[in-house]
Amino acid sequence: MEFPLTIQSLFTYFKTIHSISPEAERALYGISFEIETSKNKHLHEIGQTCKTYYFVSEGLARIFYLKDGTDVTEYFAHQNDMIIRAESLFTGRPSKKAIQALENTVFIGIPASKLEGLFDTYPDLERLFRKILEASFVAYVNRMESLQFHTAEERYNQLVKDYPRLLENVSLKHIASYLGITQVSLSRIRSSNR
Amino acid sequence: MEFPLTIQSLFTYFKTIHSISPEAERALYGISFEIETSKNKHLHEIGQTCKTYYFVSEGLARIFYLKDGTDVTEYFAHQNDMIIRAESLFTGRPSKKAIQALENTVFIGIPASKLEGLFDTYPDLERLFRKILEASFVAYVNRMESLQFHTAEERYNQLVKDYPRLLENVSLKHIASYLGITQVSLSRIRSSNR
DNA sequence: CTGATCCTTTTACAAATGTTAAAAATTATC
DNA sequence: GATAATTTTTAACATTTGTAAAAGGATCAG
Repeated sequence: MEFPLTIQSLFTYFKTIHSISPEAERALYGISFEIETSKNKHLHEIGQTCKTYYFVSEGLARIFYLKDGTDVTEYFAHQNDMIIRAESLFTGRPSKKAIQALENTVFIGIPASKLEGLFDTYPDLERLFRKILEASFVAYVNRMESLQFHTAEERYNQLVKDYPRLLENVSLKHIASYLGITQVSLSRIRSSNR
Repeated sequence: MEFPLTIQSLFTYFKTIHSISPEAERALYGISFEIETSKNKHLHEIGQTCKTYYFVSEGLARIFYLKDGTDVTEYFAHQNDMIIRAESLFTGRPSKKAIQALENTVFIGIPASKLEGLFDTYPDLERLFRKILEASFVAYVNRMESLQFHTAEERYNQLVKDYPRLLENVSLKHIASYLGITQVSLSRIRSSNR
């Protein structure tokens, strides 16, 4: 079956996690939608309740919120990454966080209620999403370990190594808050690295 | 159906997350086992590959590992909490972490391979475990937020507020490393709190 | 009870990070 | 292209946290 390229490439990625039947794939395609968000625009605003799983098909995005009025980046999503505000999607409460595109970005959205409806018919799909969640869980555990036990400098160097593209597209302000430090501190780390 | 009390109370907790059919419950009971670990003893050692979901039915436990030779606590598990070394269970790689009882503790173990076998017959069960994972995911996201954006003092006060029992049963050394700070630093925070 | 061990606090000093403000560099807008 | 707005760097100083070492407490085995 022929899907649009953006969705096709995400589904190809899904297959590396858990392969699903063609019927399940078609059903998933039936509820998936593409949404393009241009650089710096918000896909979702603070205060909305998150009811959709999003994945980045092309581009780069972040989750951020306002902590005492200052913009704080919680998460960067690269190609194929799931980007959800879990504390809202999984609890039904409004989210304090927003999703913003950092480049022109194509998101694939999958409405949670429709997806859960498909789970009854296609257990394969539920398994796929359980495994996606497992993988995200591992990523969060590792990130927490890094926040807990590595210095800011180590975290910065690791980030640059893992995602060199980030530096070219994201302001240092956002990178600093993602690392849990101030811009000034990040600037010092960068200059001592030279 | 009558299960042993420890398993019964865990299953009662499961029902608050997602209720499953009596058949599924019986099947789950069939693969669950109880294991008691006395204070300070290890349920699992470093280096083993984690193949079992554990839950704390009674007592208190932690996940820890050795970072450059020093004991570092990653996680505390209270009653009904899932305690898994996700980076091993979900990837099949050996874990660098160990599980230790901090009081005499009753764990309920559920072998992952048997559980996944049941998922095919009882989609309900897969849903339950997906939702358990969702809840843990939310907990980790919140904990990360706290590590990223709160001071050590705020984190300590929050921990004491959430789990007053922890102080009575756990050495400050473990609490300090859980908070991502040194014992000395924790001691300072405590004395300034007086 | 006693010595040994481990845990906790304290002290003194070092290193890292935060705060505020200003300057420099970059980017956006008209 | 000029100006305004934003981002990044630098500086000076304050605060927090880390390190190492010592002392005081608590706990445990014999």
